[in-house]
Amino acid sequence: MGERVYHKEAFDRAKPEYRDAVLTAGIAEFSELGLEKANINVIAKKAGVSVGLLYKYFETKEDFFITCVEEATKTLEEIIDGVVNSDDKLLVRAEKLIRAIQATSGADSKYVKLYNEITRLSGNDGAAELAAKVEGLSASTYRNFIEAARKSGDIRSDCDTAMFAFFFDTLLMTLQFSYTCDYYRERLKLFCGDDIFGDDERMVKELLKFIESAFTFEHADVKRLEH
Amino acid sequence: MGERVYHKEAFDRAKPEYRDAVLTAGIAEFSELGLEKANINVIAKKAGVSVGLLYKYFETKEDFFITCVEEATKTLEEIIDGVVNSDDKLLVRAEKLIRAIQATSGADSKYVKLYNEITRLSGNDGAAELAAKVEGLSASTYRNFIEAARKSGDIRSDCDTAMFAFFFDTLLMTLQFSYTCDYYRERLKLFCGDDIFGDDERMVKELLKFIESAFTFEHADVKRLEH
Amino acid sequence: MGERVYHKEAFDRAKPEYRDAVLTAGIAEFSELGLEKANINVIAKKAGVSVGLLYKYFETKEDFFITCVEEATKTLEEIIDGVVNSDDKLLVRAEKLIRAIQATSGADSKYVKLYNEITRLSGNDGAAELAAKVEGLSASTYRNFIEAARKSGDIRSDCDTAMFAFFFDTLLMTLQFSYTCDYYRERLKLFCGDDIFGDDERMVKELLKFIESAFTFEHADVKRLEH
Amino acid sequence: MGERVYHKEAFDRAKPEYRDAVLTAGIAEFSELGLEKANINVIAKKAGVSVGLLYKYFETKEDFFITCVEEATKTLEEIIDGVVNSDDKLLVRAEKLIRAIQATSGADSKYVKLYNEITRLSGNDGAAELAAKVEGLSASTYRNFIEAARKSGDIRSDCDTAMFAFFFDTLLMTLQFSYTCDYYRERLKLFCGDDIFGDDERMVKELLKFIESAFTFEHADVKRLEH
DNA sequence: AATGAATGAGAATTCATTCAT
DNA sequence: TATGAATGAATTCTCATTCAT
Repeated sequence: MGERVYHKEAFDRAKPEYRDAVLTAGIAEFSELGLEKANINVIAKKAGVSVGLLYKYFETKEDFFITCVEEATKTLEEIIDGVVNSDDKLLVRAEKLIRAIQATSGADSKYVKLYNEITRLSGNDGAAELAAKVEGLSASTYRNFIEAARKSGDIRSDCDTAMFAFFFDTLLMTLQFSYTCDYYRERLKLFCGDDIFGDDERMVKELLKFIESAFTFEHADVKRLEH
Repeated sequence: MGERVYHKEAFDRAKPEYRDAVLTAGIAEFSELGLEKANINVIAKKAGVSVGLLYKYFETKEDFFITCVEEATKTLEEIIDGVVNSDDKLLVRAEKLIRAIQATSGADSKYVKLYNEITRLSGNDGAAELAAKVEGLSASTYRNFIEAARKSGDIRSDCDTAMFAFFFDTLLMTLQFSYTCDYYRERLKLFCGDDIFGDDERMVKELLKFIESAFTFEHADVKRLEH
Repeated sequence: MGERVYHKEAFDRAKPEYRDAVLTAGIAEFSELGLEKANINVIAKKAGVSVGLLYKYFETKEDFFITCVEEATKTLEEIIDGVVNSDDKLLVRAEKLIRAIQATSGADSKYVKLYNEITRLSGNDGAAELAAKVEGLSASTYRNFIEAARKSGDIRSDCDTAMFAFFFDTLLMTLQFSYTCDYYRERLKLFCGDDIFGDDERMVKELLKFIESAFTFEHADVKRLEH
Repeated sequence: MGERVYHKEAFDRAKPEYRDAVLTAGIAEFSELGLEKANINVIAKKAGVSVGLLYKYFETKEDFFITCVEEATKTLEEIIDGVVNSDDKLLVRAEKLIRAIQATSGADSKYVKLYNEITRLSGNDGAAELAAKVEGLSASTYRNFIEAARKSGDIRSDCDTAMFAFFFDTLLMTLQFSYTCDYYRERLKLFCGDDIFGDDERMVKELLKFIESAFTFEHADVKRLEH
């Protein structure tokens, strides 16, 4: 799990300026064009290094791509998760995350796009390993956090915390794509109109409403309210 | 909106057996390998027709791909939406959809994979038009349905129905991918464990729980229940 | 010599409207794009007949091309030579030809372009046979005419009439190209300026001057004039 | 005017042996088969380089072709013009040029064939630019030279020197083709018989005769001689 | 005779990868 | 370590030609 490394030793030894240039160019190009359409020779030129060097750092184009993805998702995680405090309650945390996601749609969109790009990888492409690396942390973080919230009575007691963590993450992940990736943006517009991108508060308010209710009320409450 | 057609007239005139063979082979190959890695010559061979004919039907590989996508999503929509009745209530509808999604992960997975594949298209690739075609129907169906439910008092009155339709669709769309596409499958496993694919009822129960609460309780209820 | 025919019998039996449509479309397309870049399927469509029929008429694209060339040069010859009377003297004839050439640069340019196109054919392409067909008539006409003029004392007596016929034809043939074919037009402009195409009289006057002197004066005259 | 370059920078940096091999193979193949029928992969093989390298040097097959043409016409110009001295009189110059043309019909015929090939280029193909490059020099050289001859009284005073330069060049250019290109060879044979290729003196003598008279006598002379 | 759907060899071009310097 | 020239297999797309109807 996460055993294999996707770069050669030379990359570890590389001058930081080269490392950075290579990753920056790779992330920019792969996020814009995707794995297949991106061109190694072009990336090398944009990075200001030779193709030869790139192949000293990475065995194949795919390996280079994955290294870029790892870097991108790590950065993205820092940006997004960086806004929450460990003692934020669920709704506070959700609000902060939503706002962070909305803020990320600009200059940092390349990280999200790259994240979206891996979403279609298949078994051969190392989907499992990559998923473990990319989703592993947030999966367990969310699960633990929600489990704790449940135990402390902050949220409903009758939920499968693993699944609810999954639903929570699903909503936020898709939100990220919806603010950044062309297809998802169009989809969001079709549901909510073009104005949605000019009215961040609406999204914050409604999504929080949705999440709050989902996480708060138990089925027993249904009965109670029916009176 | 959906103005441009992605096939030549010859495709309309084509013998049904050719039409079908071509679409079947295209859907199979594109869903497995993606737009770029799929090979036109291979598809032609598998379809039992010549490359030349393929190019009589479609201007470019991209056009052929999009035609396959349209066919796939149309089929998928029929499969998925075919299970609900127009007078099903939200939860009934949701349950039927979830079960249909779970059932689709087998032989029909190719349609979902192809749907997942378009999710990364960018503006140049005609993301907007495609999104309109693919998501347009379900977007308005959901919005109308949920708006009606709100008016009739079946669901909470304080929600932005467009947005709630979006959240609803988001959960189901991602569920589809999670049962079918490698990366999403891994992600689901990370959240809920490998057993999730052997325990369909768990998913049904928990997701319904999540949706029911999200759609039922108003913020006012929070106050009421606090007593 | 001219033995081989470049069309099948079916073409002789063809309905005149088909014959004409096919030749017209062929001449238009071949003259504009050249043998290789012209497209048989496009020509068939423009002619309003099926490709199948075209191949009932001609064995190969090359044969069809040659048939078009024959037709075009025949037409061209009629247009150009049609203006002279059999008893015109050399200079009168030359003037009429020059003016006819200038007039041909418009709608009939396709015939000239097609003529220019064959000019690059090689042995394999049947250059010899084609040249015999296309140039044969004017070669012998000119030779005979000039020989007669020499005998009658209308032109200098010390010339090799075959060669002088060749030079005469060379000047006129190149003039044709210079009024019609892009490269030759540019070449003419480089020598004489862009205005040359707006001043037909200049060309008539100067070329006649050139030809008159070339055909009139014997070397002996040089001596005589030196006094 | 000749602004655009038809090769990439890599071609400037290329090893001379590669440059030469590529140009030699290109000129050979293009002159024999023409732009369309020549095959890039075959040329690469004959040049002893990879196709990839060819495409490092040239953007497209067309660009490569034009570069070959430029090289060929440059070489041809050197061969042909190399035989004249700047102070040669018109007839001397003409004779030297004719003899040079006759001598070129052997091993160097490929340069002439390539020159003939461009003669059919159209506007889209960059006919104008190419004509400027190829004909530009000789056009102005001839014009200046003939103008000077007129002023010094070496030739007739009543001629439009630009036009006479054009006629002069026309005769020599066509002569080149007539000694080298299949169609033009056949045409020459039709006018002058097969023996013409075995009797170079005849051509020299007659063409000089033609040119001498054309350039020497004024119209006034006609009157004078009539007595 | 007339059609036009169907073929498939062929050609231009791309680009991941190598390797001599 | 760093370069970038060189490779050539692979892929998309074209189009002359065939043939069943």
